Amino acid sequence: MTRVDGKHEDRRARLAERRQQIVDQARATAEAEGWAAVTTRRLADAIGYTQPVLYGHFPGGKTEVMSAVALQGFAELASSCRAATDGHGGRGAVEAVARAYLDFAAHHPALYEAMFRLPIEAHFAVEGNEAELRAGFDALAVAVHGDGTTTELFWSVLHGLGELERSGRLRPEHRAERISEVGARFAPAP
Amino acid sequence: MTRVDGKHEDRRARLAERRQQIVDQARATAEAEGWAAVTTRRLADAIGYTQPVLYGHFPGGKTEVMSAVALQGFAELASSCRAATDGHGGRGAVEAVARAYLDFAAHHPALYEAMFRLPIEAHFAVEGNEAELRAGFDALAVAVHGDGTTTELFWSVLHGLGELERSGRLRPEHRAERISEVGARFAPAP
DNA sequence: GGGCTAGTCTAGCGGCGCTAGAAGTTCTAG
DNA sequence: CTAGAACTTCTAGCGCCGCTAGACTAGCCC
Repeated sequence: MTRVDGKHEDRRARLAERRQQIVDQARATAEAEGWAAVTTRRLADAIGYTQPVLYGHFPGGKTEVMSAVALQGFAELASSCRAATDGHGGRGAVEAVARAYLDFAAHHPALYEAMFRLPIEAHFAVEGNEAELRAGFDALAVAVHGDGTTTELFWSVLHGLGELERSGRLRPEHRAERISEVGARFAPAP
Repeated sequence: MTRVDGKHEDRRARLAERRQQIVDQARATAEAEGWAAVTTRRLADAIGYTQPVLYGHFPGGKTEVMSAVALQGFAELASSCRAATDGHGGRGAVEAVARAYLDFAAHHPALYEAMFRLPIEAHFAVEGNEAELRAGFDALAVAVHGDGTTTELFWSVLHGLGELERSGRLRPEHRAERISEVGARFAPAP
Protein backbone atom coordinates (compact mmCIF):
# COMPACT_ATOMS: atom_id res chain seq x y z
CA MET A 1 0.00 0.00 0.00
CA THR A 2 2.83 2.33 0.75
CA ARG A 3 4.10 1.75 -2.73
CA VAL A 4 0.76 2.50 -4.28
CA ASP A 5 0.38 5.55 -2.11
CA GLY A 6 3.87 6.61 -3.07
CA LYS A 7 2.99 6.42 -6.71
CA HIS A 8 -0.16 8.38 -6.23
CA GLU A 9 1.77 10.89 -4.17
CA ASP A 10 4.34 11.17 -6.91
CA ARG A 11 1.68 11.68 -9.48
CA ARG A 12 -0.03 14.37 -7.47
CA ALA A 13 3.26 16.13 -6.88
CA ARG A 14 4.22 15.98 -10.55
CA LEU A 15 0.87 17.40 -11.59
CA ALA A 16 1.00 20.14 -8.97
CA GLU A 17 4.49 21.12 -10.04
CA ARG A 18 3.51 21.28 -13.67
CA ARG A 19 0.47 23.31 -12.85
CA GLN A 20 2.65 25.78 -11.01
CA GLN A 21 5.05 25.90 -13.94
CA ILE A 22 2.18 26.91 -16.18
CA VAL A 23 1.08 29.66 -13.84
CA ASP A 24 4.63 30.98 -13.40
CA GLN A 25 5.32 30.89 -17.11
CA ALA A 26 2.07 32.69 -17.88
CA ARG A 27 2.83 35.38 -15.38
CA ALA A 28 6.38 35.87 -16.62
CA THR A 29 5.34 36.05 -20.26
CA ALA A 30 2.49 38.42 -19.50
CA GLU A 31 4.74 40.71 -17.52
CA ALA A 32 7.33 40.68 -20.28
CA GLU A 33 5.14 40.95 -23.37
CA GLY A 34 1.57 41.51 -22.23
CA TRP A 35 -1.34 39.11 -21.93
CA ALA A 36 -1.94 39.08 -25.67
CA ALA A 37 1.39 37.29 -26.04
CA VAL A 38 0.29 34.56 -23.63
CA THR A 39 -1.23 31.89 -25.85
CA THR A 40 -2.08 28.32 -25.01
CA ARG A 41 0.39 27.11 -27.63
CA ARG A 42 3.29 29.14 -26.30
CA LEU A 43 2.44 28.20 -22.75
CA ALA A 44 2.25 24.50 -23.51
CA ASP A 45 5.48 24.75 -25.46
CA ALA A 46 7.28 26.51 -22.63
CA ILE A 47 6.59 23.65 -20.25
CA GLY A 48 7.52 21.05 -22.85
CA TYR A 49 4.05 19.71 -23.54
CA THR A 50 1.21 20.29 -25.96
CA GLN A 51 -2.06 22.16 -25.68
CA PRO A 52 -4.29 19.28 -24.53
CA VAL A 53 -2.03 18.77 -21.51
CA LEU A 54 -2.50 22.39 -20.55
CA TYR A 55 -6.25 22.00 -20.92
CA GLY A 56 -6.02 19.01 -18.63
CA HIS A 57 -4.75 21.28 -15.89
CA PHE A 58 -6.96 24.24 -16.73
CA PRO A 59 -10.18 23.14 -18.44
CA GLY A 60 -11.20 26.78 -18.62
CA GLY A 61 -8.25 27.49 -20.89
CA LYS A 62 -6.41 30.77 -20.90
CA THR A 63 -9.04 32.46 -18.72
CA GLU A 64 -8.55 29.96 -15.95
CA VAL A 65 -4.78 30.33 -16.13
CA MET A 66 -5.16 34.09 -15.80
CA SER A 67 -7.43 33.54 -12.86
CA ALA A 68 -4.80 31.42 -11.15
CA VAL A 69 -2.23 34.13 -11.75
CA ALA A 70 -4.65 36.71 -10.37
CA LEU A 71 -5.12 34.68 -7.22
CA GLN A 72 -1.38 34.86 -6.54
CA GLY A 73 -1.64 38.58 -7.11
CA PHE A 74 -4.39 39.06 -4.55
CA ALA A 75 -2.35 37.24 -1.94
CA GLU A 76 0.75 39.30 -2.67
CA LEU A 77 -1.06 42.60 -2.75
CA ALA A 78 -2.79 41.91 0.56
CA SER A 79 0.50 40.95 2.12
CA SER A 80 2.21 44.09 0.79
CA CYS A 81 -0.51 46.31 2.18
CA ARG A 82 -0.45 44.63 5.58
CA ALA A 83 3.32 44.96 5.74
CA ALA A 84 3.11 48.63 4.84
CA THR A 85 1.06 49.56 7.89
CA ASP A 86 3.69 48.17 10.26
CA GLY A 87 5.05 50.90 12.47
CA HIS A 88 2.58 53.45 11.16
CA GLY A 89 -0.71 54.78 12.38
CA GLY A 90 -3.23 57.43 11.38
CA ARG A 91 -2.35 59.39 8.28
CA GLY A 92 1.04 57.72 8.07
CA ALA A 93 -0.58 54.31 7.72
CA VAL A 94 -2.94 55.55 5.04
CA GLU A 95 -0.10 56.98 2.98
CA ALA A 96 2.06 53.91 3.50
CA VAL A 97 -0.71 51.62 2.27
CA ALA A 98 -1.41 53.91 -0.67
CA ARG A 99 2.25 53.86 -1.63
CA ALA A 100 2.42 50.08 -1.28
CA TYR A 101 -0.71 49.59 -3.36
CA LEU A 102 0.43 51.90 -6.14
CA ASP A 103 3.93 50.43 -6.16
CA PHE A 104 2.43 47.01 -6.54
CA ALA A 105 0.23 48.08 -9.44
CA ALA A 106 3.12 49.89 -11.11
CA HIS A 107 5.65 47.09 -10.73
CA HIS A 108 3.37 44.24 -11.78
CA PRO A 109 1.08 45.75 -14.40
CA ALA A 110 0.21 42.46 -16.07
CA LEU A 111 -0.49 40.81 -12.74
CA TYR A 112 -2.69 43.72 -11.71
CA GLU A 113 -4.46 43.51 -15.02
CA ALA A 114 -5.28 39.86 -14.48
CA MET A 115 -6.68 40.73 -11.06
CA PHE A 116 -9.04 43.46 -12.17
CA ARG A 117 -9.59 43.23 -15.90
CA LEU A 118 -11.09 39.77 -15.58
CA PRO A 119 -14.79 39.50 -14.71
CA ILE A 120 -15.04 38.73 -11.03
CA GLU A 121 -17.07 35.55 -11.61
CA ALA A 122 -13.98 34.05 -13.19
CA HIS A 123 -12.23 34.30 -9.85
CA PHE A 124 -15.07 33.09 -7.68
CA ALA A 125 -15.45 30.09 -9.94
CA VAL A 126 -12.20 28.84 -8.47
CA GLU A 127 -12.44 27.29 -5.03
CA GLY A 128 -11.28 29.31 -2.06
CA ASN A 129 -10.61 32.57 -3.81
CA GLU A 130 -13.13 34.50 -1.80
CA ALA A 131 -10.96 34.58 1.32
CA GLU A 132 -8.02 35.86 -0.71
CA LEU A 133 -10.10 38.66 -2.22
CA ARG A 134 -11.44 39.56 1.19
CA ALA A 135 -7.99 39.76 2.79
CA GLY A 136 -6.84 42.62 0.61
CA PHE A 137 -9.95 44.62 1.35
CA ASP A 138 -9.44 44.09 5.07
CA ALA A 139 -5.89 45.37 4.88
CA LEU A 140 -7.21 48.62 3.46
CA ALA A 141 -9.94 48.79 6.08
CA VAL A 142 -7.37 48.62 8.86
CA ALA A 143 -5.51 51.62 7.47
CA VAL A 144 -8.46 53.96 6.99
CA HIS A 145 -10.06 52.68 10.14
CA GLY A 146 -13.51 53.39 8.76
CA ASP A 147 -16.69 51.60 7.89
CA GLY A 148 -17.27 49.60 4.74
CA THR A 149 -18.23 52.58 2.64
CA THR A 150 -15.09 54.52 3.52
CA THR A 151 -12.98 51.49 2.74
CA GLU A 152 -14.73 51.08 -0.59
CA LEU A 153 -13.95 54.70 -1.36
CA PHE A 154 -10.34 54.36 -0.32
CA TRP A 155 -9.97 51.27 -2.47
CA SER A 156 -11.52 53.13 -5.38
CA VAL A 157 -9.01 55.99 -5.14
CA LEU A 158 -6.14 53.55 -5.09
CA HIS A 159 -7.51 51.53 -7.95
CA GLY A 160 -8.29 54.63 -9.97
CA LEU A 161 -4.88 56.13 -9.33
CA GLY A 162 -3.18 52.89 -10.29
CA GLU A 163 -5.05 52.56 -13.56
CA LEU A 164 -4.76 56.18 -14.59
CA GLU A 165 -1.08 56.33 -13.70
CA ARG A 166 -0.37 53.19 -15.62
CA SER A 167 -2.08 54.45 -18.73
CA GLY A 168 -0.13 57.69 -18.54
CA ARG A 169 -3.10 59.91 -17.77
CA LEU A 170 -1.74 61.48 -14.58
CA ARG A 171 1.42 63.58 -14.32
CA PRO A 172 4.11 61.21 -13.07
CA GLU A 173 6.07 63.98 -11.36
CA HIS A 174 3.11 64.68 -9.04
CA ARG A 175 2.85 61.15 -7.71
CA ALA A 176 4.16 61.96 -4.23
CA GLU A 177 1.82 64.90 -4.01
CA ARG A 178 -1.14 62.71 -4.86
CA ILE A 179 -0.24 60.18 -2.19
CA SER A 180 0.11 62.93 0.35
CA GLU A 181 -3.31 64.25 -0.57
CA VAL A 182 -4.79 60.78 -0.22
CA GLY A 183 -3.37 60.84 3.28
CA ALA A 184 -4.94 64.20 4.01
CA ARG A 185 -8.37 63.23 2.72
CA PHE A 186 -8.55 59.68 4.09
CA ALA A 187 -6.68 59.84 7.38
CA PRO A 188 -8.92 58.58 10.19
CA ALA A 189 -10.17 61.23 12.58
CA PRO A 190 -7.88 61.18 15.60
CA MET B 1 -15.74 73.43 -61.82
CA THR B 2 -18.87 73.39 -59.76
CA ARG B 3 -19.64 70.00 -61.16
CA VAL B 4 -16.22 68.68 -60.26
CA ASP B 5 -16.46 70.19 -56.82
CA GLY B 6 -19.91 68.71 -56.47
CA LYS B 7 -18.59 65.27 -57.24
CA HIS B 8 -15.76 65.67 -54.81
CA GLU B 9 -18.19 66.97 -52.24
CA ASP B 10 -20.42 63.97 -52.83
CA ARG B 11 -17.54 61.63 -52.48
CA ARG B 12 -16.38 63.22 -49.25
CA ALA B 13 -19.90 63.10 -47.86
CA ARG B 14 -20.36 59.48 -48.82
CA LEU B 15 -17.09 58.51 -47.22
CA ALA B 16 -17.81 60.49 -44.07
CA GLU B 17 -21.21 58.91 -43.75
CA ARG B 18 -19.82 55.43 -44.16
CA ARG B 19 -17.14 56.14 -41.64
CA GLN B 20 -19.78 57.22 -39.17
CA GLN B 21 -21.79 54.07 -39.90
CA ILE B 22 -18.78 52.00 -38.97
CA VAL B 23 -18.27 53.86 -35.72
CA ASP B 24 -21.95 53.65 -34.80
CA GLN B 25 -22.17 49.99 -35.64
CA ALA B 26 -19.04 49.22 -33.64
CA ARG B 27 -20.39 51.05 -30.65
CA ALA B 28 -23.78 49.36 -30.84
CA THR B 29 -22.32 45.89 -31.21
CA ALA B 30 -19.84 46.46 -28.41
CA GLU B 31 -22.54 47.71 -26.08
CA ALA B 32 -24.77 44.75 -26.93
CA GLU B 33 -22.24 41.92 -26.97
CA GLY B 34 -18.91 43.26 -25.79
CA TRP B 35 -15.84 44.34 -27.73
CA ALA B 36 -14.78 40.76 -28.36
CA ALA B 37 -17.83 40.42 -30.59
CA VAL B 38 -16.77 43.42 -32.66
CA THR B 39 -14.73 41.93 -35.49
CA THR B 40 -13.62 43.55 -38.70
CA ARG B 41 -15.60 41.00 -40.68
CA ARG B 42 -18.85 41.58 -38.83
CA LEU B 43 -18.35 45.31 -38.96
CA ALA B 44 -17.68 45.33 -42.68
CA ASP B 45 -20.64 43.05 -43.21
CA ALA B 46 -22.95 45.26 -41.19
CA ILE B 47 -22.29 48.24 -43.45
CA GLY B 48 -22.61 46.14 -46.59
CA TYR B 49 -18.96 46.08 -47.59
CA THR B 50 -15.91 43.91 -47.12
CA GLN B 51 -12.93 44.14 -44.83
CA PRO B 52 -10.57 46.07 -47.13
CA VAL B 53 -13.11 48.87 -47.35
CA LEU B 54 -13.16 49.13 -43.59
CA TYR B 55 -9.37 49.24 -43.57
CA GLY B 56 -9.57 52.04 -46.10
CA HIS B 57 -11.41 54.14 -43.54
CA PHE B 58 -9.42 52.94 -40.54
CA PRO B 59 -5.92 51.84 -41.53
CA GLY B 60 -5.25 51.05 -37.89
CA GLY B 61 -7.96 48.39 -38.00
CA LYS B 62 -10.11 47.53 -35.03
CA THR B 63 -7.96 49.57 -32.65
CA GLU B 64 -8.53 52.73 -34.64
CA VAL B 65 -12.27 52.08 -34.77
CA MET B 66 -12.31 51.70 -31.00
CA SER B 67 -10.38 54.91 -30.70
CA ALA B 68 -12.97 56.72 -32.78
CA VAL B 69 -15.72 55.34 -30.57
CA ALA B 70 -13.75 56.41 -27.51
CA LEU B 71 -13.49 59.94 -28.84
CA GLN B 72 -17.27 60.18 -29.00
CA GLY B 73 -17.32 58.93 -25.45
CA PHE B 74 -14.97 61.60 -24.19
CA ALA B 75 -17.10 64.31 -25.72
CA GLU B 76 -20.29 62.89 -24.22
CA LEU B 77 -18.80 62.32 -20.79
CA ALA B 78 -17.43 65.86 -20.65
CA SER B 79 -20.77 67.25 -21.70
CA SER B 80 -22.62 65.16 -19.09
CA CYS B 81 -20.32 66.36 -16.34
CA ARG B 82 -20.62 70.00 -17.36
CA ALA B 83 -24.39 69.74 -17.46
CA ALA B 84 -24.43 68.15 -14.01
CA THR B 85 -22.87 71.15 -12.29
CA ASP B 86 -25.61 73.47 -13.53
CA GLY B 87 -27.48 74.96 -10.60
CA HIS B 88 -25.15 73.39 -8.05
CA GLY B 89 -22.16 74.67 -6.14
CA GLY B 90 -19.83 73.43 -3.44
CA ARG B 91 -20.53 69.94 -2.21
CA GLY B 92 -23.68 69.71 -4.28
CA ALA B 93 -21.70 70.20 -7.48
CA VAL B 94 -19.16 67.57 -6.48
CA GLU B 95 -21.87 65.00 -5.82
CA ALA B 96 -23.75 65.90 -8.98
CA VAL B 97 -20.64 65.43 -11.11
CA ALA B 98 -19.83 62.17 -9.34
CA ARG B 99 -23.32 60.89 -10.01
CA ALA B 100 -23.17 61.96 -13.64
CA TYR B 101 -19.76 60.34 -14.14
CA LEU B 102 -20.79 57.06 -12.54
CA ASP B 103 -24.10 56.98 -14.38
CA PHE B 104 -22.23 57.43 -17.62
CA ALA B 105 -19.82 54.61 -16.84
CA ALA B 106 -22.65 52.34 -15.74
CA HIS B 107 -24.90 53.00 -18.70
CA HIS B 108 -22.24 52.77 -21.40
CA PRO B 109 -19.82 50.13 -20.12
CA ALA B 110 -18.42 49.25 -23.54
CA LEU B 111 -17.97 52.88 -24.45
CA TYR B 112 -16.23 53.54 -21.16
CA GLU B 113 -14.04 50.53 -21.75
CA ALA B 114 -12.93 51.87 -25.12
CA MET B 115 -12.05 55.16 -23.48
CA PHE B 116 -9.87 53.78 -20.74
CA ARG B 117 -8.83 50.26 -21.59
CA LEU B 118 -7.05 51.40 -24.72
CA PRO B 119 -3.48 52.67 -24.39
CA ILE B 120 -3.60 56.42 -24.43
CA GLU B 121 -1.22 56.71 -27.39
CA ALA B 122 -3.91 55.15 -29.51
CA HIS B 123 -6.09 58.19 -28.84
CA PHE B 124 -3.43 60.82 -29.29
CA ALA B 125 -2.48 59.23 -32.59
CA VAL B 126 -5.77 60.57 -33.92
CA GLU B 127 -5.81 64.24 -34.79
CA GLY B 128 -7.49 66.63 -32.40
CA ASN B 129 -8.28 64.22 -29.62
CA GLU B 130 -6.21 66.06 -27.07
CA ALA B 131 -8.72 68.87 -26.68
CA GLU B 132 -11.53 66.35 -26.14
CA LEU B 133 -9.57 64.53 -23.44
CA ARG B 134 -8.73 67.81 -21.77
CA ALA B 135 -12.34 69.00 -21.70
CA GLY B 136 -13.51 66.19 -19.45
CA PHE B 137 -10.73 66.82 -16.99
CA ASP B 138 -11.62 70.51 -16.89
CA ALA B 139 -15.24 69.72 -16.10
CA LEU B 140 -14.08 67.81 -13.02
CA ALA B 141 -11.71 70.61 -12.05
CA VAL B 142 -14.57 73.11 -12.02
CA ALA B 143 -16.53 70.98 -9.56
CA VAL B 144 -13.80 70.33 -7.02
CA HIS B 145 -12.47 73.82 -7.47
CA GLY B 146 -8.96 72.69 -6.62
CA ASP B 147 -5.52 72.50 -8.16
CA GLY B 148 -4.38 69.87 -10.63
CA THR B 149 -3.49 67.33 -8.00
CA THR B 150 -6.87 67.51 -6.33
CA THR B 151 -8.58 67.11 -9.66
CA GLU B 152 -6.40 64.12 -10.48
CA LEU B 153 -7.43 62.57 -7.20
CA PHE B 154 -11.09 63.31 -7.76
CA TRP B 155 -10.88 61.78 -11.22
CA SER B 156 -9.19 58.72 -9.75
CA VAL B 157 -11.98 58.16 -7.22
CA LEU B 158 -14.59 58.39 -9.93
CA HIS B 159 -12.69 56.13 -12.28
CA GLY B 160 -11.98 53.64 -9.53
CA LEU B 161 -15.58 53.63 -8.36
CA GLY B 162 -16.81 53.17 -11.90
CA GLU B 163 -14.56 50.23 -12.62
CA LEU B 164 -15.08 48.47 -9.31
CA GLU B 165 -18.83 48.95 -9.44
CA ARG B 166 -18.99 47.64 -12.95
CA SER B 167 -17.06 44.52 -12.08
CA GLY B 168 -19.33 43.88 -9.12
CA ARG B 169 -16.72 44.47 -6.47
CA LEU B 170 -18.60 47.13 -4.51
CA ARG B 171 -21.95 46.69 -2.79
CA PRO B 172 -24.54 48.09 -5.18
CA GLU B 173 -26.93 49.03 -2.39
CA HIS B 174 -24.36 51.44 -0.93
CA ARG B 175 -23.90 53.44 -4.09
CA ALA B 176 -25.70 56.56 -2.82
CA GLU B 177 -23.71 56.44 0.38
CA ARG B 178 -20.45 56.33 -1.56
CA ILE B 179 -21.41 59.33 -3.63
CA SER B 180 -22.34 61.24 -0.52
CA GLU B 181 -18.98 60.41 1.00
CA VAL B 182 -17.22 61.57 -2.15
CA GLY B 183 -19.04 64.85 -1.60
CA ALA B 184 -17.90 65.04 2.00
CA ARG B 185 -14.26 64.34 1.21
CA PHE B 186 -13.91 66.38 -1.96
CA ALA B 187 -16.17 69.36 -1.41
CA PRO B 188 -14.17 72.56 -1.87
CA ALA B 189 -13.46 74.51 1.29
CA PRO B 190 -16.11 77.26 1.56
C1' DG C 1 -0.09 -12.63 -22.09
C1' DG C 2 -4.41 -9.52 -22.77
C1' DG C 3 -7.26 -6.05 -21.73
C1' DC C 4 -7.67 -1.42 -19.24
C1' DT C 5 -6.44 2.98 -17.91
C1' DA C 6 -3.82 7.19 -18.05
C1' DG C 7 -1.05 10.27 -20.42
C1' DT C 8 0.22 12.42 -24.50
C1' DC C 9 0.17 13.89 -29.26
C1' DT C 10 -1.40 14.81 -34.02
C1' DA C 11 -4.35 17.08 -36.65
C1' DG C 12 -8.05 19.71 -37.37
C1' DC C 13 -12.23 23.19 -36.82
C1' DG C 14 -13.89 27.72 -37.14
C1' DG C 15 -12.67 32.31 -36.43
C1' DC C 16 -9.51 36.15 -35.82
C1' DG C 17 -6.73 40.62 -37.76
C1' DC C 18 -4.84 41.92 -41.72
C1' DT C 19 -3.26 42.41 -46.80
C1' DA C 20 -1.76 41.47 -51.82
C1' DG C 21 -3.42 41.58 -56.04
C1' DA C 22 -7.32 40.91 -59.44
C1' DA C 23 -11.47 42.90 -61.47
C1' DG C 24 -14.65 46.18 -62.35
C1' DT C 25 -15.99 51.14 -62.81
C1' DT C 26 -15.54 55.97 -63.54
C1' DC C 27 -12.98 59.93 -64.93
C1' DT C 28 -9.58 62.36 -67.89
C1' DA C 29 -6.98 63.60 -71.74
C1' DG C 30 -5.86 63.40 -76.45
C1' DC D 1 -14.70 58.59 -79.23
C1' DT D 2 -11.48 56.12 -77.14
C1' DA D 3 -7.28 54.60 -74.45
C1' DG D 4 -5.50 54.57 -70.39
C1' DA D 5 -5.20 56.40 -65.56
C1' DA D 6 -7.31 56.42 -61.18
C1' DC D 7 -10.37 54.90 -58.02
C1' DT D 8 -13.27 51.46 -55.78
C1' DT D 9 -14.31 47.08 -54.33
C1' DC D 10 -13.79 42.10 -53.90
C1' DT D 11 -11.66 37.47 -53.69
C1' DA D 12 -8.63 34.77 -51.60
C1' DG D 13 -5.21 33.91 -48.67
C1' DC D 14 -1.52 34.22 -44.64
C1' DG D 15 -0.40 33.15 -40.00
C1' DC D 16 -2.22 33.07 -35.78
C1' DC D 17 -5.79 32.23 -32.15
C1' DG D 18 -8.71 29.12 -28.55
C1' DC D 19 -10.18 24.77 -28.33
C1' DT D 20 -11.13 19.55 -29.04
C1' DA D 21 -11.85 14.68 -31.13
C1' DG D 22 -9.64 10.74 -31.72
C1' DA D 23 -5.26 7.99 -32.43
C1' DC D 24 -1.30 6.23 -30.20
C1' DT D 25 1.72 4.64 -26.62
C1' DA D 26 3.12 2.79 -21.98
C1' DG D 27 2.43 0.86 -17.86
C1' DC D 28 -0.74 -1.69 -14.54
C1' DC D 29 -3.95 -5.56 -12.99
C1' DC D 30 -5.96 -10.03 -13.66
